[in-house]
Amino acid sequence: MNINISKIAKMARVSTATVSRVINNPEKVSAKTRERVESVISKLGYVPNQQARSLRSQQTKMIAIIVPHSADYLFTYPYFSIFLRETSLELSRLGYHLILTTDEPHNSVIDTYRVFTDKRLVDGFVVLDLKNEDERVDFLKLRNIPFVAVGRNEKDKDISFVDTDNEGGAYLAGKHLARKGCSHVLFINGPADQSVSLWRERGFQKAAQEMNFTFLGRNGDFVEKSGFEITKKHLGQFDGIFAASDLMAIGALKALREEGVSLPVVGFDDIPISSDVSPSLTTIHQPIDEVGRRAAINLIRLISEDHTETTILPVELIVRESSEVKR
Amino acid sequence: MNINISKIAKMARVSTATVSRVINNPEKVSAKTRERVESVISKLGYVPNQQARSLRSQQTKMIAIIVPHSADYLFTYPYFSIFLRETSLELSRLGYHLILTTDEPHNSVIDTYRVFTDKRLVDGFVVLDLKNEDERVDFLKLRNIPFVAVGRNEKDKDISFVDTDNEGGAYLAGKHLARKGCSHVLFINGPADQSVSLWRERGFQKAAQEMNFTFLGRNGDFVEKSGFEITKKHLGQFDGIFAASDLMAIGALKALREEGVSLPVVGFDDIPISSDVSPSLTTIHQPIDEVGRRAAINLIRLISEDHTETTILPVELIVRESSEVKR
DNA sequence: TTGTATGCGTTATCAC
DNA sequence: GTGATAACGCATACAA
Repeated sequence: MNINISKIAKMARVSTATVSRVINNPEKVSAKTRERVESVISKLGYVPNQQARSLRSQQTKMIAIIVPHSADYLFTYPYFSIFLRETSLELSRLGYHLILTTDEPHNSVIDTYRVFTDKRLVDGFVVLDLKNEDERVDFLKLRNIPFVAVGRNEKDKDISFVDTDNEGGAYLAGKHLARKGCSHVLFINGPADQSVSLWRERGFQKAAQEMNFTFLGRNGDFVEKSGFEITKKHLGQFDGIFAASDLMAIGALKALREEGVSLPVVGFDDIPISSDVSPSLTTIHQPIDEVGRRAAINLIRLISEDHTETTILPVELIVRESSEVKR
Repeated sequence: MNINISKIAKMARVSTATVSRVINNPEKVSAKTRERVESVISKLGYVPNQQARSLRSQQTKMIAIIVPHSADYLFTYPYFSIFLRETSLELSRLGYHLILTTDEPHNSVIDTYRVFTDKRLVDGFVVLDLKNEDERVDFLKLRNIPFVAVGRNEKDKDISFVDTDNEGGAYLAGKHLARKGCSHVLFINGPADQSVSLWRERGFQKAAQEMNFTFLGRNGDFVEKSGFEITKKHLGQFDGIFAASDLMAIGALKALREEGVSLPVVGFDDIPISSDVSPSLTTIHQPIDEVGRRAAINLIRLISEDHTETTILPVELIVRESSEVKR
C-alpha cells in the first residue's frame, strides 16, 4: 500500500533502475522517459524512503550535535539556540538533518559518540566547546569520522573548524578599557581547559602590554553566578572588568551595583538581552548565526568533497552604557 | 569488513535468526546459546545497524521537533533550550533520538511535516507553540501520525499533550498584583492566536473579577521589545503590569525606568536570568524541564502503547523585587 | 539509454 | 529452541 519505487516504475512502464536514475542521476536518462517518470512521481507525490536509501548508500544524511554534560551552561545561554537554529537551517538546505542530544552524566564523554557511530546513525558531528586537549577529536580522527569543531586549539590544526577571532576580540576589549582609564582590570575568563579561554587570554595580554595596564585573571564558567562571585571576591583590587561572556558581565554588574561601585565593564558575545539590561552592556559581538551556518557548510564540504575548511570570523566592539564611567 | 549480524552468527555457530532473537527477544533463546551469542557480541563490540533495523521494522526511533518560522522567538528564549535538553535526554533514555529543525519561511507550515513523514524519517512529532486552530494538528490527525502537543486548546481535546496550568498562573499573578494595591493593570499577553494566551487571559479575568480590579489587555510577541513598547504606549493608564513572559516583563521594567516610574511588575516563566536582573523579577515559575520530559514520555507512550496521555503541570508564584512598590 | 539482478543488514514467518 | 529464507525499498554493476 505504501508507494515505492517499483510502483512508480510500473506506472511509468520503466524499470526501477530508471526511476532511481531519474531521481539521482537525471542526466543519465533520456529527456522523454525522464519526463514520463517525473510526471508519475509528482502525480503520486512519491518521496523516496530515507531508511532504504541510507541502508543502500551507507549515508544517513544526519549530523549529530552531542552537548557534553560538562557544557550544560550552553543550554542556559541564549546564544546557543541561535546557533542551533542556523546550523539546522543550513543543514536542511544542504539536504541533511540535525540530531541534537546530550551525553549521559555517568558515561565517558565519547561513549555517546561511539554509540552514534556504531549504530550508523549519522554521517558526521559538530563538536562544540572545544578543549585544548580534546578526546572527542582524538576519537573521531582515529575512526576517520567527519566532524567540524566550533573553536580551535593548538594541538589540532589540521581539522575542519569554525571560530571567531577571540584573540582579536579580547584585544579590542582591553584597548577599550584602557582608553576608559582602567589600569588594573579584573579579567573573568571562561574555564581554563577550553581553547577559547586561551585565545582570549592571549589577546587581552597583548592589549595589556600595548596599553600598559595590568590585570587579574580568574576563571569562571560563563554564567551569571560566577561573574557575580568573582567580582565580589576581588572587590577593591581593580578599576574595570572584562568578562568572557555577557552573562558573567551581567553578574559582575550586579555585584558592583550591590556594592555601590561604578566601573567600566565589558562582556563578550552580544547576546540579545545585552542591549536591554540596565546599564546596557558594552561587549564584543560574535556573529553567532554565521558561526552556525559555517559549521554546517564546512562539515558537509568535508563529507562530500573531503575538503578541510577552516573559518575564522571577525568580531566587533559594541559600545554601550556599561563602559561609561561616572566617577 | 563491517561487523554485522551474520558475522556474529558465524562466530557463535548459530543462524542470524538466533542472533536477532538474542538481541530482541532473549527469552526465546536457550540460556546456553544466548550466553554464547552474547559473549561474541560483546567481544566484537557489535551494535546493530539502525538503518537496516529501521527499514525492516518500519520504525526509525526518531522524533522531530519542527520549530515554525513564526515561532522564531523560541530561539531567543532561554527557556527553550532547557526544554530541548530535557526532551532529548528523556528521549534518549527511551531509546529515541531528537531531530531538531525549522521550517523554511516561504513554505507552508505543514510542508516540513509532510516531507518528514513521506521520507519516513521519524516515528512522531513534538508540536510546539500550539494555536487555537492548528493546521499541524489537523494534518497529523488526518495522517494518523503520533504526536504530542505542548499546550492545549479547546478544539483538540482528544490528543496527547503536556501543558502547564497557565490559567492558574495568571490567576496567581492577578491576585498578587491586587494585593499590592493595583486597580488598573496593564496585561501584556502573548499573541492572540496562541492557545496559551487564551488560558492566561481566562485566569487573569477570573482574578480581576474576584479581586475587583480592571485591566487593559494587549498582545505582545514574548520578547523584550514588545513589552517595552506596549508599556510606553499606555503609560499613565495603569498602576501595575502583568506580562506573559519574563522577557516582556524585563522590557516593561526598562520602559518604566526610563520614565522614572515604579510600579509592581509580574512576569511569566521564571527564566534563569529573572533572578539576576535588577530589580529581580516576580514571576510565575513554570517547570519547563518537567514539561520537556513529559513531552517525551507521553509521546513514546502513544507510539508504543497507543495510549493518549494528557499532563497539566502546576505553576508557582515567585515573589521577588519587581512587585515591591515604593510609592 | 535502459533493464536485470544483487545486496545493503535486519527482522519475522515458517518450517523443522 | 533453532535455522532457512523472504522481505523492507532502494541504488548500482553489469549486460543488453
